[in-house]
Amino acid sequence: MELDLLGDRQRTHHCGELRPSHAGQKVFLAGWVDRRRDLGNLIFLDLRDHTGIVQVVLNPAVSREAHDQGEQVRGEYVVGVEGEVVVRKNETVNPQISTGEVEIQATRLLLLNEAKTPPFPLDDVARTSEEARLRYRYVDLRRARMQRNLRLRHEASLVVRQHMSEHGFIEIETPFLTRSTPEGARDYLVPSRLRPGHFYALPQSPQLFKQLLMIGGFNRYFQLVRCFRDEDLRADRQPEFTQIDVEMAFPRREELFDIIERLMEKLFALAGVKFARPFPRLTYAEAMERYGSDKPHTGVGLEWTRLELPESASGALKAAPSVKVLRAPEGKHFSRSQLDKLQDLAKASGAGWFSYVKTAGEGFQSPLAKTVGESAVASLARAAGMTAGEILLLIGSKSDGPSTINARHLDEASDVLRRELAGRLRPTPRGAWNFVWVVDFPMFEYDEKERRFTAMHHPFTSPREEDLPKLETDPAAVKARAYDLVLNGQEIGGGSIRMHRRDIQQRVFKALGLTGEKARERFGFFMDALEYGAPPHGGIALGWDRIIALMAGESNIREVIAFPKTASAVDLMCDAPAIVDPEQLDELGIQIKKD
RNA sequence: GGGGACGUAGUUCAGCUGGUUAGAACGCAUGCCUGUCACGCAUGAGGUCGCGGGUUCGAGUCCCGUCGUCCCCGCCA
Repeated sequence: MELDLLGDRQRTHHCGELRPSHAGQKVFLAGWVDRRRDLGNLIFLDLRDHTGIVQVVLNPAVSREAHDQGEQVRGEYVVGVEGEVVVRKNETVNPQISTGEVEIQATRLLLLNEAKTPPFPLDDVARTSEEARLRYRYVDLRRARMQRNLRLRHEASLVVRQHMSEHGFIEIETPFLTRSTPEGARDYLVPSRLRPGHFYALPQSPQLFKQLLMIGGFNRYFQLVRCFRDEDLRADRQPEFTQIDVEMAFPRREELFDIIERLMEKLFALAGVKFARPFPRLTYAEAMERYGSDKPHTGVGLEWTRLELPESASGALKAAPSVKVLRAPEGKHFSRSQLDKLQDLAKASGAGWFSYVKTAGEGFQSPLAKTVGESAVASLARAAGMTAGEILLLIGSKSDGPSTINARHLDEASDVLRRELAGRLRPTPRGAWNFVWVVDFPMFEYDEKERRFTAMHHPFTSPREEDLPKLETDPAAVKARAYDLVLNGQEIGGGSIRMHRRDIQQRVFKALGLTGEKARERFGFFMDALEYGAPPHGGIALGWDRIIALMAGESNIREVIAFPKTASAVDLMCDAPAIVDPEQLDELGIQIKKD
């Protein structure tokens, strides 16, 4: 097929912008053939570009040559169209597209490139396997959904830069080739050619650099930055992902929260979403007690409360006197088998026992009645404040074993049950945007496998000042000045006020089991920096891909990333990772182990 | 590392209890068609049933292994 050259021609308009007001204008358009309708002596082309679709008419009475060219054209061919904008007759208007009142009478059709038949349909309704979409991502990106999502992402990044700049934050780039640090996620490593046997690590986040920028006197920093973590993937986790990284000197937590809340307000306005500020605050302890989760979907309702069992009941049930109870509506819809399933879920996630009370007419019905009697059940139901039609779920912890672990399992069970109920009773409310700040996280959690404390947030998070004395005596009780931002049950950001004093940083390292020597080896440069006038500072990092996905109504962050990887961290399009030439390995002094 | 789902035409899928030549829709090709817009009509091409092994007279179907994709747990400060 003979192709035409674009030459010096320039588009006069884009497809999606043509309106009756353009009638009579001579235009030159270019784009892809979305569809061809060949009626024999009359051919219609739907011409598509990034702005939309416009209908082109190839009429031999207007141009025999253009019509002849049109016969060769197929879907996804790249063409240029010279012609005139004409208003369509009333009966031929297409109200489904924005340009439906006009069409282009083509005087010339340039064939700029041919195209193989696409590997899958490009219309937005057709479902296609993600595997095919990722393999031919460059084709998939032409689809309206990806065009829409990536444009939204661009608009959102403009909002971020504008907003942060208005609040005195400046964007500074930090290195991608840096050094591996212990703690946290597995690093992606990059071998050094100039120092064989040595490796750079790609940053899990620019944590230390942004703190060093504060020490460097920049006052306020932000960055839309790529981060890398070599861990197993999920729908909301990619091996490389983007954060809005934020840090400020002399921070007041409430000011930071306000800046971020206003940012969220502006961002979600792009998606036409409004919500109230300030966002509610919830301590970690409260969140665990009421929802069993440190990232609760607060919009669902369904909160757990504590109920003290009457002494007689506690004895008869051989249960802890304090149980968690949850009142759910529409109790009559819970069949015996569904309740059995809830019981299985509760037990599987570590609850010691599970029971329920249903309302039945004036009274109550419960398997507990057999053990403790009708009247005890009734008083229990009244104590929980049950009203007609509700069902009351009760869970208690195991009575043997370490009580802290049992308590954690009970929280876990309350989270699992609550999410199960939410899924059944109140599928995520549409149009509800439930932001919540979760604050006062524990500083450390105990790692059973490694038999030591690890930082719950990260090892640069400052403990609350009043907890400093407990660093050595009772690490488990130390609360951190850390916070998470949660939206509809998803963690979309987290941060903390950092340590700016070397002495405290050293005590925290010690609590983490990092000996002086090891700390010096890994973090020596940073410990030194703390000694040269480090100001109080703190910040936050927000999960950019997750935020865009929520704004775009996508449940998978791959839908808002141009070239994402699969769940096994493979790029299906370019087939990465891949084997490299032996010479390349040789230069790096690397030998692959055979097993 | 563990669990679950899936893998059949270019795409999305059907294919029952193992049985003759593996189907549908869309797409694609060819022809006809001057007002279509998911154009229509007619004809046609298109299959390593992911891959390897096994059971069987016979495997898309059953078994074992393996690869790939998706979801979840562990993991991800």
